[in-house]
Amino acid sequence: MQPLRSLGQRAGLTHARVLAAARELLAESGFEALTMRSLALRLDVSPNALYSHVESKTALIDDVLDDVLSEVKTPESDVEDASAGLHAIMASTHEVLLAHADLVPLFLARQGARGPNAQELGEIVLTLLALEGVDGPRAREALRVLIVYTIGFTAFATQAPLMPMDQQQPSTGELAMNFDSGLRWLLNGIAAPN
Amino acid sequence: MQPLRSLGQRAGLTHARVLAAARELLAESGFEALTMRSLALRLDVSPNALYSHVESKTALIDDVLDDVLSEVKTPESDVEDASAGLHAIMASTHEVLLAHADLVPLFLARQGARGPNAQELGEIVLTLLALEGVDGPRAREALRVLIVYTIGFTAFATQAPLMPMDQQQPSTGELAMNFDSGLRWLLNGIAAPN
DNA sequence: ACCTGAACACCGTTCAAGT
DNA sequence: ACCTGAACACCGTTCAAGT
Repeated sequence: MQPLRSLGQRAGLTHARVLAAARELLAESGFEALTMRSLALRLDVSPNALYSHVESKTALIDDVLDDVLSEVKTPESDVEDASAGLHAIMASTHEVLLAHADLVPLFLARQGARGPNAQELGEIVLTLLALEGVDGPRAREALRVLIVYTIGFTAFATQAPLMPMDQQQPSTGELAMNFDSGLRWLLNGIAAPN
Repeated sequence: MQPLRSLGQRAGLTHARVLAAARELLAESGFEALTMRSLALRLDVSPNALYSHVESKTALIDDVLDDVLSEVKTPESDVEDASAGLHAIMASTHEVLLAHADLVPLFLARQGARGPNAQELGEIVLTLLALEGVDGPRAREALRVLIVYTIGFTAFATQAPLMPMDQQQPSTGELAMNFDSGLRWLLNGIAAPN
């Protein structure tokens, strides 16, 4: 049921409406169903009308990716335990990505998001690392490893069998524990003196 | 320079020739240039002729992915230091993937390869883990983490800026050291008693 | 069995024209 | 400024026909 439009009224497209429609389409039908044409159909405009509000499909996808990161829960700034804070923020990122599994291949194809939300999350992680005494190039190393691990794990956890020798697919709960194991290994390594 | 064909002679396509041509095209022009039509042009046949030797483009890509894994150097089976062996096999995988950067997005999109070479590599890693006293579900956890980390890191290391706060792109050497750092953290965690 | 020409059912994007 | 119809330059894949 499309919202009705009175005669002569403009479609009233905005960047925000296009973005919202894209996220709905992704959530309902996956990222293969997200075409400029299907998006236009849903918004009741012709395909090329989208280009008044979006530079390209790639730019739209970048906006969608950054948008979803706004859902990540960040720890309070007066956190007492930096290590627990790091665990929490990465675990929340993992949860958000899992909840939007269809987006994960796009994160990978685009090598993560690079919009304002991604930037803010990165800075929070760097702050927590500094509280642990990790800074400079070593902090950037740690951040890179944490991002790679979190996005990568989500990608492999969602969809499809992931290892050839997986006779039976691990359950969602098992995968969540698996994610936590690796994350702890990494955080221990990062916090270790050398 | 296409190999000349005498009049009346058949193209003589085989699965192997299609696969080789696909890898050449990938190496020369990247994976966006790999279309069934460009592949057909290179092989001097019509596009639909490929379907006599390949089930679909996806199946072809799966074959390419597994094929490249044959280049990974595996440690001798009489390895004395299991931990060093694990480091070596993952580092070699990393190198092979880096050398075929164009394939990495495909590995991610397909969640790793699942052909015979991928299977063999997985089993070697499990054997090395067993030598370290890690087996059962914990070994499968470890394997999953190692695969995710290695493919994920390569994906983020190749191409594009990867973090918003990267003022200047890290050099290839820095990224290689970064990969090693994270890998050591993981291997330490995996080997730790608990 | 293997290849061809032609076509089907799509894509993202651009362009000229309307309001 | 924003939208439309039409078109451009592609895709992967299928089908009927030839050898």
